[in-house]
Amino acid sequence: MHKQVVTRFAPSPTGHLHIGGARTAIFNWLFSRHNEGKFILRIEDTDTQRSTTEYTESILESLRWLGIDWDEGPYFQTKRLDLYRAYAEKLYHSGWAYYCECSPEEVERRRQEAFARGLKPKYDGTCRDKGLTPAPGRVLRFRCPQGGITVIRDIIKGSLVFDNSELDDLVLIRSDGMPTYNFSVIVDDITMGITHVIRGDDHVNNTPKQVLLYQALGESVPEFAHVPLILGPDRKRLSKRHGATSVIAYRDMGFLPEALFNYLVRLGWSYGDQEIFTREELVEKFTLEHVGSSASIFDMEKLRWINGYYIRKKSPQDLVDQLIPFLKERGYPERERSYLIRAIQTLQARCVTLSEMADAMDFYMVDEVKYEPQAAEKFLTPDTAGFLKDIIEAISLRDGQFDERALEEFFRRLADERGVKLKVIAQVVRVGLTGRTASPGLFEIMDILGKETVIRRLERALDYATAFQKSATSS
RNA sequence: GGUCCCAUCGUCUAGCGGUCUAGGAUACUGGCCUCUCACGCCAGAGACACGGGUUCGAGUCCCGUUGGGACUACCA
Repeated sequence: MHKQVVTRFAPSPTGHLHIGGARTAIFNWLFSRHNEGKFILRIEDTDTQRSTTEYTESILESLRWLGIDWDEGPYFQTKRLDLYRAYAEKLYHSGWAYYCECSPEEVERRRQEAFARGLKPKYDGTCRDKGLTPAPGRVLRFRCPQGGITVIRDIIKGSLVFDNSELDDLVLIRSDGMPTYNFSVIVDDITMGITHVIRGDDHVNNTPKQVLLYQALGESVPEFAHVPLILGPDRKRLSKRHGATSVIAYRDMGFLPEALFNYLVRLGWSYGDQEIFTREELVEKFTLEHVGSSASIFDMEKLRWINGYYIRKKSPQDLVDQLIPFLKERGYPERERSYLIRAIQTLQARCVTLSEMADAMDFYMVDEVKYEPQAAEKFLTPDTAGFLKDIIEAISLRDGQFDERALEEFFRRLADERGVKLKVIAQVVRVGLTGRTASPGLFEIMDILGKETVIRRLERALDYATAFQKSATSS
């Protein structure tokens, strides 16, 4: 019989949700879901200087966007201060902690000095045996065992051995009464019944201190799983200077949540050769055993591929709601939903992000298409003016269906009659209709745009080509 | 500096002593498809960091070297 699995994600609201944080959130969520356990959200806001409610909101929003839900919380550490004090008291009375009156500046000075002499820059124990009592301005320090070793069992890394002499008499309660990270985490993890601590690699060195704290408190130690960090292309810890690092930023760039989710899971975790997973599959298949032990580099190109995959895969009906904000952002006039859906269909295989799709969609949205200079120069010229004229005429005179199939037939016959390849006509018309040399299929575009719009645009293109002719001859 | 971690194609990874002349994905190159661009399909190029062991046999186990990274706060 097993204890119910309880995991947690505990960000501090000092910034937007980071890609790396998102991945550890995902791993925790997946692990608890896989084991039918509980997933708790906790906000570590004891750094009152840097924590803001805006960031808290942003983090929650990012989590929701990714489809990560939590069973409890969000808990806020600043609302649990009594709890930390109670545990601190316990440690103080049992002799595991002592008060220290050294000023931060003094401690820092001695630290620098020790470092300069090539020694371990840890607290030198000045107040360790002074028997100081609580008083304003004093911090509470942990009386760290000076000898022996601490072994931590890590699901990903195996056994890690630390020499206690390497450890510090860390501060538990700051002079302002706030608990420090290493202390608040363990009392939270104890009181919330966390069974598995899944977190970033950057916490391994904190772990022995925390284990010692668990032991001093007489509490049992949870399982640990330290997941390797995500690095930038320069192999340094991913940070702002590598570009966008927040999940909000990726959302705003037009990435789909399922794509980012899929990509992040696969970064550092694998299941044979499989690349694409549904959320359900992930819940079913995710285990910590398949998490790799080396750091991985964030690869935008692969994220883009996965995003493109999901864009192609999704129904245009689903896509349209997500796309609309991007269309608004561009100031396009409003269009019927059904019109947008048809337009999206033609662009799904051609766009990687929603943002790119919104850009590529301009000719569906705005009647006065902008001609790409290169395109206009090559295809809207005196040579093609006559051509355009014929086409406009032919289309105008034409009765009957104005749909993709009929149009293709019509254009093929037209090309045949003129004794040219279809592509010769197609490119001219394409530029006239879209302003570009690359676009969705010509006939599906015409079908969607409709006869009147097509004629209007081609006439404008003809004008342009004619004007081109004039300016070419007059100069 | 100290402590800890890591090391398979550029990148993400499969590999858990023999089935590896190392597989997949992405990116790249070429071809096919084709009204353009994509998508799709086919093909190509591309890796076990190095040195010692252990073993009948090592990408896989051990040690060392080198190279990377994290941590070293009254931040989390």
